This record gives sequence, C-alpha cells and structure tokens, in this order.
Amino acid sequence: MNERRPTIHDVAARAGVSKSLVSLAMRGSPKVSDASRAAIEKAAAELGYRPNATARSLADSKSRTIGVNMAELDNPIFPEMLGGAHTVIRSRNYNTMLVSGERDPELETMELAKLLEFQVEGLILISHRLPAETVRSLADEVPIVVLTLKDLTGPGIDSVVTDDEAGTRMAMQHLFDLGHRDIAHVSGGSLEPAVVRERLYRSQMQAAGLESMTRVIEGDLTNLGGLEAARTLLREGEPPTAIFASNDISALGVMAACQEFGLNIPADISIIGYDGIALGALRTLSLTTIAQPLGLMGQVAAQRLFDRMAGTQIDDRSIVLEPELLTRGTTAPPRV
Amino acid sequence: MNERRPTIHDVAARAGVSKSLVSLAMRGSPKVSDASRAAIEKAAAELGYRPNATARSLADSKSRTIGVNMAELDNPIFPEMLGGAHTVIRSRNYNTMLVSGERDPELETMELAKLLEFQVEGLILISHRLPAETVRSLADEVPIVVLTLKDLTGPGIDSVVTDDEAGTRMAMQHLFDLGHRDIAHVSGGSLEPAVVRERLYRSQMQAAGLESMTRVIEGDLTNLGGLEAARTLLREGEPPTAIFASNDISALGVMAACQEFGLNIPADISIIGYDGIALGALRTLSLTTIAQPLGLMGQVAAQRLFDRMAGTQIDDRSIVLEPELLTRGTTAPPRV
DNA sequence: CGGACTCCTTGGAACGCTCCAAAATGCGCA
DNA sequence: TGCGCATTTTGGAGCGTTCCAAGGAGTCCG
Repeated sequence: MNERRPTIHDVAARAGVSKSLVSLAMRGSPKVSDASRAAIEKAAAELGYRPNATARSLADSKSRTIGVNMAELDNPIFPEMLGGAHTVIRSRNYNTMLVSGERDPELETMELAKLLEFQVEGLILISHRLPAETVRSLADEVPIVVLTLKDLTGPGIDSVVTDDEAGTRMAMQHLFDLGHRDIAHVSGGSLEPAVVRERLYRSQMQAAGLESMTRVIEGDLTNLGGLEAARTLLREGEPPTAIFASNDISALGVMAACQEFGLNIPADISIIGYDGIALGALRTLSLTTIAQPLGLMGQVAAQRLFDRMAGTQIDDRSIVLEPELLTRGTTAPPRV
Repeated sequence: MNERRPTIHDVAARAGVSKSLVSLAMRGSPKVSDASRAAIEKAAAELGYRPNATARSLADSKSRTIGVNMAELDNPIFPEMLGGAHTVIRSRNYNTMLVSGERDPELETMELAKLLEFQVEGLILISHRLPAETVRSLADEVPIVVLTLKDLTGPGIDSVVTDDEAGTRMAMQHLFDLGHRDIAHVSGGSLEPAVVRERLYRSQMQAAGLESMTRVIEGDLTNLGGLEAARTLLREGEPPTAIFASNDISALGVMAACQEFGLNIPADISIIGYDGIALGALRTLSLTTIAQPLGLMGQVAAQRLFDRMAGTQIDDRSIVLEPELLTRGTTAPPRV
C-alpha cells in the first residue's frame, strides 16, 4: 500500500538544506534559523515525513522503551498496576513494550530476552514466575523494578510493595472492633504476600487471646480456590462469624460459598478481602477490603525506574506504601 | 552498571570468523559449517552476546512489532481481547507495543504516531476514540484491524465483530421463552454496538406484539450508568419483570440497583447482560449474558493482521463471530 | 578593514545489523 | 594434477538517524 517512506534526506533535499539541519529541526533545536525551520517543516508536511524511531534508537542508543512483564491476566490487580505504570511511562515520552509468559517460566525467560534485545532501558515486573537467579542476572543488564515482592533483592533491583503486616493488622482490628472473635482465614499459598498475611493473621489471633479459634484453610488466591476453601470450611460444621481472605478475588469466591450455604452477608457472616480491586467497589459486591493503592504502585514503580535510569543514587531499595481499610458492605457486627 | 554490550563484531573476533558469518549463525542459517557454528556459539555465550533488535530492524526494515491501542481499562472486555491478540502476536515471534490515549483523541493520535515512528508493522485498535478520518489516514501507512466496530471501513482497515443482531435476538428470545413480556432495556449510548442492541430490542419487542411495553432507559455502558438508569426505572413505579442491559458492566450496576430496591434476582426480576466478561462467571454474580468470544476476537484480529501483512489478498473485510447465550443465575421465569 | 565572535549549517563517521556479490575452500573425478 | 561444482566464508554497502568537528556568514568593534 505504501511506497518507501520519506526519510530525512528527502526532506532535506526538498527543503534545500542538509540532512543534519533537518535532524536538528526535527528535534526542535534552538539553533535552527526560523527560515530554515519553516522550510523544513513545510517540506516534512508535504512529504508526510515521520521520523524513524528505530534509526534514532540505534544512532543515539536510547530506545525510549520500557519493558513490562505481566504474567497473569485473571487477577485484575495486575492490569490496574499496569495502568499506573503506563501513565508515567507515557508522560516521560517513553513507550511500553508488553510481554507475558503465560505462567511458563521458560517462555517468560525468552520473552524477557526479547525485551532486552529490543534494548529496553528498564524493566517492570508486575507479576512473574521467574527464578530469583534469572531476575538477578537480568538486573545487571538493565534496571528492574519488581512489584509486590520484596524478598527479591539484589543490585539493580528495586521493589514496590505495600505494608502487608500493617494491612493485615488493620483487617483483623476491623473485625475485632466489630466484635468478631471466631475468625477464619482463607490463605493464599506460598507467595510472599500471602505468607505474610497468614502469619499476621495467626499472630493477631494469638495476641487477642484467640489462639484456639485460629482456623486456616488453604486457598490459592484464585476465585475458585476461595470458593473451594470456604466450602470446605463451611462443611466442617459451625461457621465462623467472619472470614479474612488473603485477596479480593478469593474473597469473592468465599462470598459465593457462603451464599451457597444460605448464609447472609454480612448478617450471618462477615467477609473481608485484601487488594482493593476496582471490582470490589461494584455495588453488587461491595466488598470490604484492605486496599493497596494499585495504580499508584504502578506509578511509583515506573518513577523509580526512571530515577535509576537517570543514574540517581538511591539507597533505599524497597518502597513501601500504606494500605487502607475500605469498609463496605460485607462486614458487620456478628449475630448475638 | 554495564559496560558496552558486546556486538556481532566482538563475537566474530573471538570466534575467529567474519561478522557476516556470525550474523548468519545467529539467525540459524543452514549454510554455516558445524565447526564455525560451534565456535560462534561458544564465543557468544562467553561474551553474553545478545543480538540488537533495533539494529536488525533498521537493517532489514522489519520491526517485528505490532502496535496495540487500548483506550479504556475499566471495562474488562478490553484486557480480555488484549490477552487473545497478545497470544497470537507472541506465537509469531512478534512483540506487542501497547498504547493508550486515556480517552483523549488528541493524545491518542499522538500515541499512535509514536507507534508508527517505531515502525510497527500493523495496528490493532481494541478500543479507541479516534475520528474515522484519522484511522483511515493511518491505514495507508500500515494495516489496521479494528475490534468491535464494523462501521469503520476503508482500504487497509479490517474489523472483527460479533453478530450483535443475532446476539440481541438470543437475549430477547431467552427472556420470552422464560415467559417475560414486560422487558425494559438499559441502553448504551451512541457507540455502534449499543445502537444495534437497542434497535434490535425495539424490533424484537414489536415483533412480539409488545410495543406498548417497550421501555428504554439511557445508560452509558458503565457500571454507574447502569446503576443510575435502573434506579430511574425503578423509581418510576411498577418494575418490569426483566431488564436487558446493553453490556455486562452496566448489567452489574442494574443488579445493584435492584438489590437497593429490595428486588430479588432472579425471583422478582431477571437481568441479562451482554459481553461475557470473565467476571460475570464469578459465583457471586453469576450473570446471565450473551457472551462474545472475547479472547478469540483478539486472536482473530491478530491473525487477520498477519494475513494482511503477508500481503494475502483478502476480500471480506469484516469478520463476524457468533455470540452465545450463557444461562446463569440472574434469569428465571417471572413471578406469576 | 581585519579579527573575534556568534549563529547557522554542513559532511562524514558512527550505531549494529543484514544483504549481496564475490572470494575461498573442499571434494570428487578424469 | 587440475578442473568444476557445491559449500562456506567474506568485506563492503546500506538501513535512517545522531553526533561532532569544522566550515560559512554575519555582526560588532577597535
């Protein structure tokens, strides 16, 4: 459909100047005379000239591109973080190259390799399934910011997380304040944030003298996992008066299970999640939760990345943001 | 952190061959002798060589990159389509450059311009706010596939849509079959699919001799829009026995409004949405809907794009996929 | 009127790769 | 031994920019 695209040379010829001057003009250099600039702009417009970013990247060895890896699409927290990161990246006039390894570490490694071949100047790992070793070795080619995992550290690796300990305390405190004592936890497997949340659940129960009522059912941070876990729990016998789920998506599964068992939320049972997905705000769900500032986390991640790229010396490697309790419709005082 | 990256020359020097041979070897050409290949691979590994995709793009003028525009993040149908497209793009060994104009046509135009400067070989518009003129003019630089809008045509522009007429008929038929006659519609504004759905709602009502019961309340395809529309409707007086919402996200708002008014779903009122977002399958919601094959649409879009890029002659410009009724928990026969 | 500046402008050398025509090598066979 | 042919290998040109050192063109001033 299109012939050869016009290049800087074509513009130069048409404007009667040298290619170097066109190059300067295109980048808005102040040292181009008004007359030349006008001629060049006219010629460029007439030819429909578009600078070739590939050639530019090669010449000045800046790709103006950030690579973003997002392993999973089924938990909406990731797209929400992506949105935040994306905004910052665009505002810096950079581009976002998106990659996903479909849960397969090997594929993921290849995808990231492709990003590096494209000379991305930085990498944001929104979610990933990579062995720590792999990430560390990538990190000495390009700065990396990891979201939600702070255990993965090393030179060139930053992380952005929220304070899961504080968040879990807030969740438990909220339930305690409402008067709950019989509180169960649907856990989330072995990933760092889930582990922390489970640990804090246990210690908070203990601190409240409720060790004997501690009940943890294995979940896996998925909707179905939450559903199954809650079913198991409810089949066991006496339901708790409240359930703290390791994340929102699984909390929604827990809600479904409760409904199956004829329990009214929040009259018969309270449910609190963790994450603050936009979805939870839907009136139909109205899920009480500990909200992480998801979009902000993405933004902060991108900002930190740019700081690193600028070579700013930064000590603190892990940025910790504060979570917030969103009291909505799924929690209430227990039946008396 | 890193010194200059090794280039093809460094590898060549170390392996004792010419750069051209290294180039061939890196691309897996069969005309490289086993001995040379081994030496080159060894040298490359020792140096930690990574081909520079930017230089390659420039040299053979193929960027191996597809640009994807996704204007909105708050309706999950778009990420779902993105997932499908992304899979195909990756399987062809291409990369995805993601862009979003944040609902601002001007910004969006600039973002797309950047994509073209990066020499993307094709463009997928998952959702966009661009004037038709802009899209058409982009189309003569690069092939474009537009999702969900078939009114936007022109040389170089393909579209992937579902049969909204058939889908709406299925929705209405489902409600008729259950015995509903008093069916209201929460519409979705002036975008093509919403208009078609509203028109078919009207004609189906009329065909069923229910013209007098036709009620359309303005929505806008958002959750809040659905909520407000349904509130307006329910305040008016006698609620309908069923509501057909223009899309799932607004159907969820409609559900919330019904709950506010103390109506039981589906006992007191049936609700059917349109789109088939993954979310609707959550047990907590269990939304009956007309499902579009969202992931598949993304895949088909990408495939079509590659066909165009390959220069395959294709006549049919609009690919129409079939929607499907998913009967879940929000529809039931009306109270008698 | 010449020199020192300041402003603009320029051509050529990168950037790291692919492509291509041509050169080197190896091998079988007369 | 030499020739022809297939297989490998090679250097140079080119992709469209940017960068840089250096070259004009004015301008101001002594």
